[in-house]
Amino acid sequence: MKRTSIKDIARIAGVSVATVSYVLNRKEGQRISENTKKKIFEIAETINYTPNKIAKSLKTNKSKLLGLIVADISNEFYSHIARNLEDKALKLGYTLIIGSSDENAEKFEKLIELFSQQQVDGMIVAPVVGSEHILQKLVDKNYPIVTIDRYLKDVKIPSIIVNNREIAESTTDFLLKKKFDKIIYIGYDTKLPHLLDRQKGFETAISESGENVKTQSILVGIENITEEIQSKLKAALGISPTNIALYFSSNKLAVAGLSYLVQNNIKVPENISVVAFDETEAYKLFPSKITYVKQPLEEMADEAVKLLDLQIKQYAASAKKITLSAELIVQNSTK
Amino acid sequence: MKRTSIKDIARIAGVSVATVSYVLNRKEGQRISENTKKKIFEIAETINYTPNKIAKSLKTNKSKLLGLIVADISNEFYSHIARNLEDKALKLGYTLIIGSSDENAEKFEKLIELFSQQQVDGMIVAPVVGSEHILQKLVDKNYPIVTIDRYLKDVKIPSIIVNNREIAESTTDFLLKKKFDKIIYIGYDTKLPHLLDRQKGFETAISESGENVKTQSILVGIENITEEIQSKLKAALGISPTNIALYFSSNKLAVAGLSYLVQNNIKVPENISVVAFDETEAYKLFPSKITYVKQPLEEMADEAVKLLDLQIKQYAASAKKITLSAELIVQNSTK
DNA sequence: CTGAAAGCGCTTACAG
DNA sequence: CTGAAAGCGCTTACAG
Repeated sequence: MKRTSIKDIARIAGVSVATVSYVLNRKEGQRISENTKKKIFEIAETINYTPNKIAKSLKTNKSKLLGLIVADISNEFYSHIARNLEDKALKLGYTLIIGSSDENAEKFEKLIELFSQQQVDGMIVAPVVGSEHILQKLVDKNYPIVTIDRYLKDVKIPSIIVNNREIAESTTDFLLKKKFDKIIYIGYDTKLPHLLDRQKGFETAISESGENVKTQSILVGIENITEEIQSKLKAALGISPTNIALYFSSNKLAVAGLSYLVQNNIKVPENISVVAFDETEAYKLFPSKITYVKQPLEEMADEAVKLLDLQIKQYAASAKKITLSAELIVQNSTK
Repeated sequence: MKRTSIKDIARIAGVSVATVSYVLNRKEGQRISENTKKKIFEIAETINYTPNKIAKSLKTNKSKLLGLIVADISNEFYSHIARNLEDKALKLGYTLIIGSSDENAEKFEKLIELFSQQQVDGMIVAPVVGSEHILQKLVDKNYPIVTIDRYLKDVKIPSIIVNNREIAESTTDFLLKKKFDKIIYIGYDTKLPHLLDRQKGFETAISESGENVKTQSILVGIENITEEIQSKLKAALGISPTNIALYFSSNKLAVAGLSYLVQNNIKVPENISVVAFDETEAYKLFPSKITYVKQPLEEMADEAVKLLDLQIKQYAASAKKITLSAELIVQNSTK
């Protein structure tokens, strides 16, 4: 499987490799006769020439590779992010290499190292708890990097996020108006700032409302979401809940919780009302249409790649935080 | 952001780059004094040396990159495949670069070209209709390649698939035993062999059973699955269907169809029974537990990477087809 | 035990 | 209009 090279073309055409390179890359600086141009293109075609980007990368110091690190590519949220990023990256001539961190700082660091060894031109990452140190090192080296969906408190990295706190607040306000006896927030027991923002938004809205509504927070780890949610919901809801609202702060949590409701025949919105962060295909199989917070994934991907591309071209990190607006899509899972 | 190189280490240590290379790569062939070894490792550490795999690739002709082409990475089935492949590839020292073809032969070809320019050591692909030609070219060049989930009729490529036809047959037999008035197969209007196998399995089981059961096939395009399924199901089922079984031949089809049932309050399994190919998180939100065909994704990924790795190391394609067994998980969506 | 040197496949400033 | 040459950061057979 010997691949053909520029040298082969040069030899056959009887010109230098420099000439071949100029022609194939359509460099305008130097004029080359139409004749040799044509000859070179023809030869390239017939000997089935494929340019070796590795060699080009070595010379130009640009790999046209972008690293993407998400928590788990099999998670619907991230696979959709990845898909949007892929499309956008391709348009700018980049190819994506992808890794999953599993919320594990060591694995995250391994991936960062691997990707930088592969000489990716830049990285788009969803940082995990404990990744501050390694990311700070990249920032110090001026490595083009952008965080997406998440951000870190103490590291200045350009970030693409949504207005988590505000949308959580307004979603909670939306619930407050409906005068539930109790509103339960279901979130993660985590230190990830963007998730804490959602929680703070909830709490702020409650306390600022002056309403005397009962509230509860159910926080779960990332290990056994389904089991943990089911048992905690069971304890919180009892046999026949009424006039209660559930606020799930991610689609994974929502699927676990809604699954509990379905299994226990708790009617939405008759017995209980539900809002959730993020979409999922799964909502389609739920008896009522779920009211949810829609994140602008395509726009996020657009901004992320654009911002990264800018950094790559100018080697100038900006620590700019781009906050996009999520939107509450009101359907009929709330009374 | 000038990165440090082996040359820097050599200069500081006062040795040759050859020595540095030997030490860093732990080559046993030549013995190097413990002293210089230690010195080299220390210097590498302090100047924050990251090996440039691009340079290594150019020299060794191995990129340690694997290309993965799926129909759509945001499709749950493929994102799970990708995740399993990622884990397995990482263990063997490979990194995955991923692309989505959208069932489009041109896009598929573009990705193949892109990936081969990036010098991937091999590719794992879910071939689309019309990709025979381009894949044949790769095979002719002895390019290490493996298809997963799918295969092509006229191209000899090592493939990892499941026993689509057999499992479809036995699933249909399972339905036949239950004496439905009518069994409806919902599949794709496609030329993809692995999907046709599922359909053939269904048809074979029906005709060989000798049962006088009514059957129907609903075949949809990939454009507007949801709308198409909903309207065709409506026509097929009427107002109050009874004693009918639905056989969905993919999870996407199942979600679309089950969504219709939920919306129209058609009870499963009371009014209608359901079996489906593939799993999805979405089943968790359906009122009954769906009986489905489980594909051994992890095993598929394992075999795919193993087979590809073998080809890469031996440059010997085998055209071997590995067929793994899918399994019918019987739950309570059938009467 | 260690180094000089060639070379992987490109790009590009320079010279003519 | 075109070519000779250096060099990107590595690896590795060879020589000593």
